[in-house]
Amino acid sequence: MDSDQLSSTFAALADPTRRGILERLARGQATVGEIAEPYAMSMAAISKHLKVLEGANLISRTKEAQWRHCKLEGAPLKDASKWVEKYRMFWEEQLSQLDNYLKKGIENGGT
Amino acid sequence: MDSDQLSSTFAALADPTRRGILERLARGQATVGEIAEPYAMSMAAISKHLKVLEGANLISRTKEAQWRHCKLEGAPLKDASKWVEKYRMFWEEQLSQLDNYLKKGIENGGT
DNA sequence: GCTGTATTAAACCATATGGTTAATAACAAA
DNA sequence: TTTGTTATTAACCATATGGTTTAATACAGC
Repeated sequence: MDSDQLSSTFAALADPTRRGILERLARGQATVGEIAEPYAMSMAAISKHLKVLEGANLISRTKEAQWRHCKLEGAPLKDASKWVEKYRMFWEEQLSQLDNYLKKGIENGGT
Repeated sequence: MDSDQLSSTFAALADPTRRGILERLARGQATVGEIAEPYAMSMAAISKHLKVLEGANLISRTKEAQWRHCKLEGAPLKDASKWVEKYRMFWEEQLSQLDNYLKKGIENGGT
């Protein structure tokens, strides 16, 4: 159960450590050591998190000597955003009759 | 590992069955039986998915006789959307020098 | 070729997840 | 009060997840 890109994107985002890593990478590339620095957990654990992020295509890694430079790849977030935005009206305000009518527009998109 | 609202929101969204349930509920309230109908899995399995969605505050349930009416609650999606939107520039286009400068604005938000 | 540094892989553990079937609960209707 | 319907709970199973510690790998520098 997961397999599809959207599922693995959301699964990757469901962990605060991984979201923290993405926020770090939003400020620029970093090595695994730099990424691990703020966390009270082993490098191995961070390495696993990076594997999950890479598996979800949220980061890419390039080798340089013994360092791996990690880079944020935003592409999968585009579909995640699109999925969530379909529900905007459900948090924007109390749903009026009109809203309920417009809501019908959601009957398209895949799972 | 999870505990916080954002994590449980993303975790709930990481399953295609649960996303499908939310899409069904976007078209209006439904009973558990109605929700289960399109799926080739037991009611018990659907019931568990609903529990996860309810735990993430993405749905609410009201009793009426032997039926439970499920209703979409969009609120948690607001924060999910806000989180993802911080990364918009990372999927919108090739990052220019200016983008890289503006990116600094991301240094705020929590994990 | 050693030594130190950076990172990943392997083996292990506890708990969570996603499903099953069978039992239980709550209620309507007869 | 029995019967049928709707939904949840319990017990179980296989696999995934998130962490650990201990190798193993890859490379720079001496």
